[in-house]
Amino acid sequence: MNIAEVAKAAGLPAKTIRYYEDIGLIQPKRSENGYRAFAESDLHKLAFVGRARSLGFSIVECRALLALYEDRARASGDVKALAVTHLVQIRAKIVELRAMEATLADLVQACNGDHRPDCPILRGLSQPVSGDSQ
Amino acid sequence: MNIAEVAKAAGLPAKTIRYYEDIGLIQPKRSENGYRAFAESDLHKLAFVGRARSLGFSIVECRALLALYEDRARASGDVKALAVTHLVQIRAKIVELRAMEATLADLVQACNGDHRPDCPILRGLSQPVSGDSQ
DNA sequence: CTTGACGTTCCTGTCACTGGAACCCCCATA
DNA sequence: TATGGGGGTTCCAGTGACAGGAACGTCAAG
Repeated sequence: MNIAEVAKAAGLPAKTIRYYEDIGLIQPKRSENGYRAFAESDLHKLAFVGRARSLGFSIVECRALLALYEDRARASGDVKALAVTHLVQIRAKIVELRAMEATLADLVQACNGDHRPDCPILRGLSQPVSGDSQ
Repeated sequence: MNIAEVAKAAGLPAKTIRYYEDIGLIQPKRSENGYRAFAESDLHKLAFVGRARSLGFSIVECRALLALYEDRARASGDVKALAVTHLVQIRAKIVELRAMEATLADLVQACNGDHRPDCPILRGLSQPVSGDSQ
């Protein structure tokens, strides 16, 4: 398989696949003409990584997941530990974003949004955050 | 004021403040010895930007907010439009993260996390996502 | 033989900083 | 007067995960 076919099958841009080879996530063979010649196993790995990325795993984590995936003697506990760590990070990010959302929604709601200069949003940004005393 | 004092007051690292000068967010004067000499107005701007950044606004957005902040003839509608756009992005990000969280939580829950190699998490990552048919 | 779609490498840019090296300035103390 | 330490300065490189684009090679069809 050439790169375009694999890209379509794995749902990844060709650029990304070349990048993944660059950093050693996959090692496709080469045809005589110099083109990358992907095996089924390469495609599977790419799709695997694509799905892991879409769940927010970093490249480093994907590398570890891939190693576990290929290791038939792995312990599922190791996989779970990785996933739980990531899940905790996702949840922390959600909490952070929800705090931002709440504050910003308050400010937006207080602002008339008309042609006049008076603006609670700018006032809010120009004053110390409430609860900043600690 | 020297940079350390401003950094403390604004709650930003000195490195960040130098960077903000680099990209033109602030233009502090210089003392004869070459040190940055911050005015109160510089401090206010830095604190303003710091708070906007903590609400997730990008530097580009902060620059626009700062311009509106300094423009006494601004329309609050312009500020609100910026804030609403950003709020929409935050909410979209939250939705995305919640989807990740749900999928990942399912996988984690299905995994025993023991010493054996059988692992629903890896199985989930190695199979097409359900609902991928469209 | 040409054309156009594919493939290749390599370099640069993104975003918002952070770390570090190499150097300068100021004040206090021995 | 030397020196030591804690400021300050500039500039360069690295981060993460690619994306854009230039310049060039390859292949199949007409």
